[in-house]
Amino acid sequence: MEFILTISEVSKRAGVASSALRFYEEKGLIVSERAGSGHRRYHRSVLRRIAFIVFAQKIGLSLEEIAGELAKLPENRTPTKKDWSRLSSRWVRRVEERIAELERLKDSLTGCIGCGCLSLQRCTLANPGDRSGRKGPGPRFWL
Amino acid sequence: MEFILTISEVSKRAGVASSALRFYEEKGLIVSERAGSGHRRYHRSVLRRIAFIVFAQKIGLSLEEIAGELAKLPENRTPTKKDWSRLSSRWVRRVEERIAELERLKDSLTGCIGCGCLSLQRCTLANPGDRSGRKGPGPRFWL
DNA sequence: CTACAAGTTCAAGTGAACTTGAAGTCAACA
DNA sequence: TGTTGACTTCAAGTTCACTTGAACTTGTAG
Repeated sequence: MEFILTISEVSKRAGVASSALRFYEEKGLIVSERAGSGHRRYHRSVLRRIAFIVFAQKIGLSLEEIAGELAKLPENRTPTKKDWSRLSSRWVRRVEERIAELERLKDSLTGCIGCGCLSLQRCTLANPGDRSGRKGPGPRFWL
Repeated sequence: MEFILTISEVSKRAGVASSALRFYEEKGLIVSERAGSGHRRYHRSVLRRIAFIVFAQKIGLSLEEIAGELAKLPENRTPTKKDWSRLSSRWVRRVEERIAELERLKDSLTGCIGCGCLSLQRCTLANPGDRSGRKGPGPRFWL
């Protein structure tokens, strides 16, 4: 395999900052080799990998989850179209679930709130247990 | 108006931690009066307000946006059912947009990636300009 | 009167996903 | 020779939405 792309080339083509690329590498999402100078050199396949990372983020996956998904790809060979399809079909299900949740929220916006019943202890949609019993910081919304 | 609820009562009924309530107040999302002791006392209407905040978060709005929306409610009187409905109908549109975006992402997962064309410079779905030209930290995903 | 729970403020910590800045290396060009 | 420009590492900063902890005061029960 030839590792020929510099970090700035990958950055431009993928539309992702160099700092983000180093960060992804640190997190084990992508790999690089080093030129004699110590500079990073990337294989072309990294572009598709990054495309998938960006995509998965839009869908709402965390980098940790994405790392887990990418780890399922074969290590000893460049992934085929079929490998990528397998991944993407798993993600389609997640998107569908997310859409379904939004539909439910939408319905309760028009129905539940519109009719005036919106009170947290009665409306299961607004408070389905997950919010009350959550720990740690931040919202991590619609898990 | 009678401000009679203590912070722990509101916390229990709304399913939101006391610390979060103080935080919301600091951000101007809710209001309270003080008892002689210096303790917070809330009006009952705060419960509906919090319900809306929780809801809006699930939909994906930031607290800043929510503050902006809530500011549109009348100040000198307790909001009516109609006031809340007006807000919620605006949010329905946002949910619909978000759903539409997810549908697009889903389609490109099955189509674009499945067919093998996923390359960031060609596929407008994966890189519609917003990602390339972004500043500051974090993803703020699916704006 | 003494516990103890529940409230207060204010500063600092958390996690995710990066970015920014400092300080240094290396190759190429005038 | 010097000076850009692209690269390196490492530490620290940023945003959001809170939480946690320290130190202190108040209200209630026995």
